Amino acid sequence: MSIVTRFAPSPTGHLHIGGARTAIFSWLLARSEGGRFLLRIEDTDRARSSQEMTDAILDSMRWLGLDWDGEPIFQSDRSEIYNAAIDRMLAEGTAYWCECTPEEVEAMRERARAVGAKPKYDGRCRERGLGPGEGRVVRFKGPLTGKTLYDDLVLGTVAVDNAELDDMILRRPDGSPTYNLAVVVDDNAMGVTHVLRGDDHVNNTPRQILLYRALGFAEPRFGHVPLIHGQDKKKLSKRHGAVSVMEYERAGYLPEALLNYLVRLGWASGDQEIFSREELIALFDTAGFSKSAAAFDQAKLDWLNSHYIQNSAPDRLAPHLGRFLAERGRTGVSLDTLTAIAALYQPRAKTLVEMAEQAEFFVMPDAELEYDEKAVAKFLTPEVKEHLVALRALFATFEPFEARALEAAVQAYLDERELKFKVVAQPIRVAVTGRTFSPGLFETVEVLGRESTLARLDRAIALIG
RNA sequence: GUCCCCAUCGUCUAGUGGCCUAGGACACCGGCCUCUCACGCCGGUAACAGGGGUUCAAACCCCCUUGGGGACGCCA
Repeated sequence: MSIVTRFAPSPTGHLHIGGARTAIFSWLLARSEGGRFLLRIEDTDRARSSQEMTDAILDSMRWLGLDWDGEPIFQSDRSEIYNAAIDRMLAEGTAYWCECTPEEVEAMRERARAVGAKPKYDGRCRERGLGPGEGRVVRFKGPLTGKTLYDDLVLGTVAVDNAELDDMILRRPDGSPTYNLAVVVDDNAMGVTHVLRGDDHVNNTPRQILLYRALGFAEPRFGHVPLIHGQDKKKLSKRHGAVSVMEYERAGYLPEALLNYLVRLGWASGDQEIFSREELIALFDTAGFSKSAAAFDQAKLDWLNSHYIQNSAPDRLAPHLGRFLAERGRTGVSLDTLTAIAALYQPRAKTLVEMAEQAEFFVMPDAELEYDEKAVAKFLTPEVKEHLVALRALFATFEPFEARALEAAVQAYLDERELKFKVVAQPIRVAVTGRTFSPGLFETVEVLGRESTLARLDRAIALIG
C-alpha cells in the first residue's frame, strides 16, 4: 500500500519552525516512499483563522520547496462530514449527549485536582440517555477500563490506561466538531496512512485511536517527533526570537539552509551534516529519528547558511542581494555589479542581510561614504599621502581596470621604491571603503570601478590635508 | 498534582552487547595561510545523569532514583 502523509496547519499564525519541521518530515516520508503528501487547513476556529495566514503558510511551504499533492483541504467546508460521523456514533451508542455546563465540568476538574487525581469530566451524563438540546454537547463514550497502546514510529510502544482518558467532547453546542473528531474523520477520508506530528500530541493519540475504533476506521501509523526547544530547553516560543519561517527568509537565510538545519534537528543519517533535497529524499528513514528534544542553535544554522551561500552560483545570489540592499535604500544596482559583489562576499557572509550590510559601501554614492575615524587616524597618514597621490594617477589611466593587472601595476610601483605592499594596502582600503576590512583589495577596487575609486581616493587624500 | 515521554561533549548527533582508551559537526581555544576581514587547513579542550541488576562482556538490555520536557480545553 502506498504511503499517504499530511501536514495540517491551523491558519492562526505564520508557519512556525516546529511546524515546518514536521511538515518537512511528513513531506520526506511521502517523497522517499513514492507516496503522496497532502495538505489540510485546520480552520475550524473561525475567529482566529484567516485567509492571509493560510496564504502565508502556503508561501512558506513553497519557499522551503515542500510541494504537496492535490489541492489543500479546508476543514471549514466539511461540517456535514463531521456531523455524519457524530450522528452515526450517537446512533451506534459510542457517543452521548451531555448537558453539563463548562462551569460544572471545571468544578469536577477542581475536585479531582484537590484529591491528587487527573482532572477530568466524570461522565455523569453517560447513561442518562439525553437527546439534543440547547447548550448540550456530544461526548465520546469511551472505555472505562483497559489500556490503549500503539507502536509509535519514533517513540516505540506507548501505552495509557483508558481510565486516564475522559469522555471528550465531539460536538459543541453550536454544532461544530472538535479537533480530535475532525482530525480522525479527515485523516480517514484522506486515506492518510502515516501521521507525523509534534510530541505535544502524544496524549491525543490514544483518544484518536479510540475514535478510529469506534468509527470502524483503519488506524494509521503515528510518529511523534520531539519538540524543538530554545536555548533554555523550553518549548520554542516567540520570546526565543525569530520563530517563523518567514522571519528567517527576511533575515537572509537560504531555504536549503533552513531545510537542512531543521531536518537535522531530531533526525540523522550517520555522520552526514550536509544534505541536498535529493539526498534527503533518497536517505530519509524513520529509523533516523531521535527521541529526545533538540535545542535550536542559531550558530549552527548560521554555519549551514554560510555553507550554502558559499556554494551557490553568484548570479543566483545577486537578485537576493539586490533585494536586501534595496531594503537599505540602495536601489538601481545592476545585476552584473550585484553578481560581482555577491561573489566577493560568498566566503564572508553568514546571511544575505549581513552581505548587504557589509557590501553597502560598494553601491553608495562616493560623496556619502563615511570614513571610520580610527581607521583614518591610523592609516591615512601624511607619510602615505605621496603614494596615494601617485597611485591615484596610476588608477586614473591604467588599462585594463582589472584586479590582477592592477595588482601587478601597484606591485611594480612598490618594487621600484623597494616598498612592501603592507605600506599601501590598508591606506588604499580605508580610502576606498572607509574602513579597515573588505574583500581582497584589488577585487574590491575592480568591482568599485575606476570612477568611484578615483573619487574616493580624492576624498581620502583631502582628508590627510 | 496526575498521566505520558525523554536522558552521550555547551549544542546537534553517531553508537542498537565486544570494533569505544566513545566518532562526527557547530561553537570555543591554539597554530598555519595572509594586504585587512573572512574562507581554508592543522591541532586542542569537552560527554555516556546516579545507583542497582542481567551478562564472560554494557553507552547500548531491565529496575529504581534524579533531572528535563509535554499534556491534562466546548484551542488546534
